[in-house]
Amino acid sequence: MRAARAFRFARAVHVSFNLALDFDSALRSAATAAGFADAEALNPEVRVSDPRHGDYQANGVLGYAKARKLNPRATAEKLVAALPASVRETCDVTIAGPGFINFTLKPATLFAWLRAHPSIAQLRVGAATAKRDQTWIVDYSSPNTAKQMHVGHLRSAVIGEALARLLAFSGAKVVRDNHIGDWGTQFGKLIWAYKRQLNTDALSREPLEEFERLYKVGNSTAEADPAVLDEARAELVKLQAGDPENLAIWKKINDVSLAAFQRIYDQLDIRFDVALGESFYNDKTDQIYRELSDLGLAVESEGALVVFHPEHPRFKEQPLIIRKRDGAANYASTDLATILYRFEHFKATGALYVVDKRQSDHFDQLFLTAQKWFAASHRTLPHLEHIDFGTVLGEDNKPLKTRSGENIKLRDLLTEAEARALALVSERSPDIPAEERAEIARLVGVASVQYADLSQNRSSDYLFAWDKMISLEGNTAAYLLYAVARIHSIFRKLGIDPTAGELDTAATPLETAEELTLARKLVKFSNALDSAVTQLRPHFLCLYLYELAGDFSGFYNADKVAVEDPAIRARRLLLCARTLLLLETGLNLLGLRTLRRM
RNA sequence: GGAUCCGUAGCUCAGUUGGAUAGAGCACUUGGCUUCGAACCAAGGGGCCGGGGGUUCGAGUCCCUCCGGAUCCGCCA
Repeated sequence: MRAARAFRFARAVHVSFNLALDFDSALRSAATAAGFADAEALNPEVRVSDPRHGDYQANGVLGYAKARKLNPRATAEKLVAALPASVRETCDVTIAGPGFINFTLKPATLFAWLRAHPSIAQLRVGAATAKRDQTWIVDYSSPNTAKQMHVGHLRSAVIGEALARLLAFSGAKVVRDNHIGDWGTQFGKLIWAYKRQLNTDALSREPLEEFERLYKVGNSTAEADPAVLDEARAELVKLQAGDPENLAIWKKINDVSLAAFQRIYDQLDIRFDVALGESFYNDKTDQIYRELSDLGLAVESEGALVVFHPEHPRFKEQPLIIRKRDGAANYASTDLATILYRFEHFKATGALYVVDKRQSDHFDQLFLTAQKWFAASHRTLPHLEHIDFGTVLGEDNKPLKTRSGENIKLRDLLTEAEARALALVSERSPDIPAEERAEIARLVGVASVQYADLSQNRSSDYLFAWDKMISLEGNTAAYLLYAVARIHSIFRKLGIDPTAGELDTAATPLETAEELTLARKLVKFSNALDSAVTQLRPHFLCLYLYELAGDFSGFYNADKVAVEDPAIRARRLLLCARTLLLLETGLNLLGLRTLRRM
């Protein structure tokens, strides 16, 4: 009887995807209802709270009262007294300390949230308001052709992919752009060597290694022989003038490179919408020189065309070089052309440049220049942001290299991750058939690499340690994937489909401490997503998923799911199903694949 | 020389426009599998948040200064 009443109540309560937003608007309207003089100035500052204090807390009253020389505690009391009745139905509200307002969700509210979000479709509806009607370009990976991707390329690819997925889930139209370096000065020497020294066997076997070898041949030969250097320069001039033969070689090098890159992207589950490299903007730089010169932004200096920023402490003397002394374009030229193209062609709200933080000077100069350029030409500048990230370091605290000092190839790194994962799977799950073990290892190996990268604040340098990465413990991919596999296992044993909507019909309200702790964590998915998206830092979502998996493990250990009592069993299955949904959704948003058995 | 970022437990790291007693993991100690996957869980010790000064109801967070580290600074990207 009690259970039935609670069930009806839960159904009647309206719950939003993001409960913090409900409390925010409730407090704002309470400020008006309470007759605050400048009620609209109150920013409630609702955030997820330490569980000791409740589920959410509002800190904004403190600042509001301080600015007006009011007693913060009394202000909070007035505000709480004026809260809409609906808030009282969903949670307990208390005032603590100098004027913190604490919200503790009632079990029925938790239950209602779980019922209201049975599938990814409902999560998407809730999440997709944040970036609705916006178009974002995510510029990431961006390797140079004719070279292999090395460990330095990992972070851009992994972080960029996660951000692209997070923005898309938040309702934005996302254009994933691989801004490949396909137009460098290296092509002169490369083409020179390609015409003379190409090993076709090697080309078909290991094309990138062959290109790298050819470049080295071209480079060393040109260094030794000035005549060769002139020939190589001539090859570059011919290419840039559109010589059919050189253009064909250039195209072949790029096509083969992209196909090789794609094998890495497949492993990482990355798919670009466009790959508009530097060559694409080759014919679009003259307009840049012209416009910036006409506007007086660009001036000649030491033979080059450059932009100074006189008001800036550093860029008044450190120019942005947009055309080299020899008349050729560089990456500043193409980057400016790229901004214009993204503005005109994609009508972009903004563009995110997922690039090493060592290039922050370049982007500061670039964005400052674009800002003045767009303002002077009466255009609206999209939001441009450099998504910087730190260097991958080895255990010696220096940039990660092989023992012989070479860059570690990304392909080798992923292969090694897979091998280590296979050793682990074979040790822990010897009963799984070898073929499936290999499949699991492929997934776990790559996921571990991705997750290790994403789980740390991207701006910090990142210490690469195999043992930490492939480890099963702590904040690692394997720990999260294990939780996913274990939940699948429960449903498999019981012969129930976790996505079936009828799980909760017999459920009674949550009771045990572990059930409630888990449910309280589940409803905060939206807040973790929000942190990750607004700050463009995936590690907030990683941390949440890790804590969620931890709360699930605690629940799993304390409360048996497959019990006789149908009501208890139903509500625990509901918790399992939602934990599974959020873990899988969250991991997929980070770019990871999940599995059912490991 | 100029500039940017960083310094939190033995190690690796979180700490969201300044908020409540600074949090995790690893390592260490102890306990838990005849019961849904122990690749798990529970409990414990461990901190002048680099030093000093300032701003205020409140500072790991903001300002100043010193010490230590990383990175960038004209035609590579």
